[in-house]
Amino acid sequence: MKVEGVNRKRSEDRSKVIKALAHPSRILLAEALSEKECCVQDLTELVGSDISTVSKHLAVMKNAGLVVARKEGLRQYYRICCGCLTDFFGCVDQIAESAPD
Amino acid sequence: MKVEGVNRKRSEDRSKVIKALAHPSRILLAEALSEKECCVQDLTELVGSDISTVSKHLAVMKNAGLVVARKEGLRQYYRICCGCLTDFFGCVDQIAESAPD
DNA sequence: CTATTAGTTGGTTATTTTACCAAATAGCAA
DNA sequence: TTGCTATTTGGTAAAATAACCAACTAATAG
Repeated sequence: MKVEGVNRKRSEDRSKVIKALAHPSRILLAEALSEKECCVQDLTELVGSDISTVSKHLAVMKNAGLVVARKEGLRQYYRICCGCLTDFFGCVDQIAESAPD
Repeated sequence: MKVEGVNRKRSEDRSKVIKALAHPSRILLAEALSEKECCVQDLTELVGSDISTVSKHLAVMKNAGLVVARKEGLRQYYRICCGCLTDFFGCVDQIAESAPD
């Protein structure tokens, strides 16, 4: 594999994580979960979609390494498993402000 | 508009920026442009797609407020217009490492 | 003027993502 | 066991993204 292939692989790894944050509902989920652990029902109210949709959003985030889940009885409690999201969104907001329109 | 609507609007603004970074080629472009201003041809070699594809990627990034362009003769020189991308990718890489698989 | 070069835009097709509903699974209680 | 609740999974249809080629525009050279 060429050197160039390394960057390509890394870009794909990165894109998996970034994609997991690239949907308005998943951004809301990440924000909420940064504050406290929540079960799927709580989050379903928050985003206002079908619970199956929310469950799938959470699966995407979990698969990207953004959240982890803990089962308690019937409930799955999800929580953020990285401490850098505040900085992440700080950067995003800074860019968003300078965007046209 | 309800309070909840504010968050939704903000999530959409954020998602526009994050989507603009959620493609492997655009990640490569952002990296390259963090180092130095480049014209479209240089970037086309870098990502290895058709020049029209690269031009469209750059348009997405520009529309999100990530890059700006400067015309010099026939060439368009693009450059990053935010200083926080290093932190951004730092956070992304940290998450990517903890991802399953 | 014509030719050439750099980049953008329009069109089309293929792929990916998303949403919802319905059905399945899992834990708990009666 | 049966029933109830929380969540996930499968299926399908709609919408969004992405890639390429062809055509177009803009700047420059001859």
